[in-house]
Amino acid sequence: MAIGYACIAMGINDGGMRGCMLKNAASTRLDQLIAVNLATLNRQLDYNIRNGISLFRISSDIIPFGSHPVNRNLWWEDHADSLQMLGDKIKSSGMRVSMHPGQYTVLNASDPKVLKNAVADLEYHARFLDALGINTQHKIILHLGGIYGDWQRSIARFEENFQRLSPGVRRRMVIENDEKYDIAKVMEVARELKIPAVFDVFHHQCHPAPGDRDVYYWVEQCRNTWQNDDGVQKIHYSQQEPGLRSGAHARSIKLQPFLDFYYQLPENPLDIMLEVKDKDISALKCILALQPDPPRRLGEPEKSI
DNA sequence: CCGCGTCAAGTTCAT
DNA sequence: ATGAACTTGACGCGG
Repeated sequence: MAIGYACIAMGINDGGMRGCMLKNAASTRLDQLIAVNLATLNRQLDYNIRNGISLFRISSDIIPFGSHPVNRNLWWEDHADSLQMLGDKIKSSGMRVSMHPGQYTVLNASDPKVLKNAVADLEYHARFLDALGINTQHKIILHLGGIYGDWQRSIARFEENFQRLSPGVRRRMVIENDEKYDIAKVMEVARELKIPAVFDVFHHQCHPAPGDRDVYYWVEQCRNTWQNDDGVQKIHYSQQEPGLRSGAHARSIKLQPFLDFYYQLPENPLDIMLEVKDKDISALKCILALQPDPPRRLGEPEKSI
């Protein structure tokens, strides 16, 4: 069982990725940014290891314009040594990482240009994880995409487009429920494509599937989509931020509701990715709260938290 | 150095 | 058809 966070380490200085504007994305500039970002990833991994965090999402921004034609750098060759070192660190520490393309990566697009971009972006993500030399338990998580006025046809298009992806991408692909496609629909696609489904508890609470099944039912259902090569089942967890629109991720995890949820989960192993603003702070809060004997002393932070 | 306008990408909804 | 929201910070230009 692991609890983790996404992309930015609040507990260290310069804990996130750097980028630049398109007009400044010359080859040398990109190469410098990539070097800086790989060094940042290294510091993030060290920080996670020091603090007992073994689940982490790597930012898609780690390679600026990673799937854009402006970036013609052979970064996976230019930085092969660094990438291998980072992958070795992930493996030797037992950390599990993932990547999560954003709202602009739409695999069920009807516009061929948009689809082409989505495929290129997924190939970029797979190339990065491959360059680390880590196995297919380290996943790429994606939403199903748009509705386009007809969700059934749009799901069919997702399935068709998925089959055209390279085997390397397909082996890492995981799909997740969101405000457009509920967990029941995502589960159907997952079974059809024989890929895992990440159950996003918070999205489900905002946009439940028809019927009155509780979240534990859906955790169990999704569990069956995770095969040996996929690793331990993973779910996403968040809470509503008070005062903001429904669906707005919490600034920080409230411990008691999290514990109430956690202790009603089945006994099976489960990885829980937290999606909150304060990132590793909440991850540490939850991790420490679940330890039977809270430590007297933590790993040395770069910055007090 | 500071402040503020702008930033690759796509879908959806309002006007 | 055009534009804003989504979500949020960071980039980088101009003063």
